[in-house]
Amino acid sequence: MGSFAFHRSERLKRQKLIQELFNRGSYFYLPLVKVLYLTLPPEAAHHQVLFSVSKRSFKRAVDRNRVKRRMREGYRLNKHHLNHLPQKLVIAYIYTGRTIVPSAELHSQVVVSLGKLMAIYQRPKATNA
RNA sequence: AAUGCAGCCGGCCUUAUCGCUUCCCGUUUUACGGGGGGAGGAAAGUCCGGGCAACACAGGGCAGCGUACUUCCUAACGGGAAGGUGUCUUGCCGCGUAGCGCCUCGCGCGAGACGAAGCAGGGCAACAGAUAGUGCCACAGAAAACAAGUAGCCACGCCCCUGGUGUGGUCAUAGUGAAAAGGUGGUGUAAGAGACCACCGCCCCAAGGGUGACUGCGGGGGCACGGCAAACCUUACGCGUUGAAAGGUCAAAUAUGUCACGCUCCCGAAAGGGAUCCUGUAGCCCGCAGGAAUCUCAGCGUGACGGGUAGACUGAUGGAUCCUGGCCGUGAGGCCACGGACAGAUAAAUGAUGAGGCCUCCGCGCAAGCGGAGGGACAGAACCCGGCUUAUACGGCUGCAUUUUUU
RNA sequence: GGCUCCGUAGUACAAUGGAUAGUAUUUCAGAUUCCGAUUCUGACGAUGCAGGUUCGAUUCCUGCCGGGGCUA
Repeated sequence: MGSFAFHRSERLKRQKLIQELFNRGSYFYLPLVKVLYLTLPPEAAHHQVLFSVSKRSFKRAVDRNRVKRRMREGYRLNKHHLNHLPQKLVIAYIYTGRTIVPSAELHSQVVVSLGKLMAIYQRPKATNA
């Protein structure tokens, strides 16, 4: 699989998993997005990601689709940062901005979030627990 | 040529890299390679109609909801086409007349303005019935719907006689009001009045024309019958309910159920009849059909073997289809032939980054052009179609009207 | 996706088609008090938007806009 590919199986679709992520997952905030994450069981093959934009922030479907596509593109081009992580994660990106921002800005946010995740999971286990 | 109104059409293009999705072929079933396809005119609002599906359904009446000029188109429609009628506006012709119009109280138009009618062009119309019935018409005003009789005017009588009062005539005059009971001009009269006359309007009958809405040659009537049905209502026609989260197939886990049939009382040997109550007929009644221990949940008996959540597949993309051409029709549209394959996602694909061109806007410039801005307007399929409504940068086309210029 | 209901002052509610849209509360000002609270007086403040029917619309009709509820 090419390193920039983003197959359907890498998307988060199962309702139970999503429920678990929103109930028990950890999260942190960046200026434009809220990021939720949870460790997958060890038999999982991929990370799984979900992108969401609230209908409250953007009334029109065109704008919501545009923001989601840009976030997904940012993850697709930068997901290699997570390649060396032994665990597999479920991640949800929830857009919290009120206006549409250029792609470059959104991509940099995704890079920051991935770096932060790496930092969290590479800490000693004592602090992680 | 410009502007305005009405209608119609298009609504960025080419290319590179990295990706997403679907179909086909190949390797080979891990995935990879090659090829084809991949948002709209509104995909939107969900306002109508239909397909499709499940459920329900003897039939009739009432209620409810919807529609409402005519004919046609259509699978159907509350949609569309053509026509009729009404109304608004512009222009023209004749007739009658001296003022007329407006929110600004000052302006505009004017001796043929303005008025009512006619003709022509364009726009608009939820456009059945007010002579089936009921109801409403505030304030103002004499009076608001079987006209009335306040003031005024006129005649006559009486009195305390520059005036008052009574009886009669009259609606021409009267602030008002959305609307005042045909209009304008004349004759006439004590004063007046369709009382009478001319023109116009209105009502009734009606030859002829038209599929029909409607039209109206001609004749009659002095003229009665205000408006509101997007008030109740009347008439005519139509409407079963629920929506793809419908419905169908497979099926972990969990639980042991699920479905069908039978079981009231009285009379009768039986067939059958009767009684009370309940259920269904998705509003009510009649009628029809079915049922019955008791109870809040039912239980018993007999027979059958699956039912079903998460999830997956299907429904689901070839259809009232699209392109081109021909024929028929005033038109909406219909018929025929040739050709094409043209989204199919499902926590939901159709994207991102560059390059070049095109377009629009802004700035500079006489111009050519130069620089900057604009993911270039509105907006993202969710079972599928036909419409309607709403949003829409910019560009193009057609018709009509006005103005200017040229011939 | 489908169905359904509702929009009136800042808030909660009224208003047969009829004159200047009413009541309570909030806010502001004044009075009362040594100062507050309470009370009294007064003021400001609204029919979601655009059309239509009507002489006249919060009300009737149509189209938009916004909000709520039900349905797996």
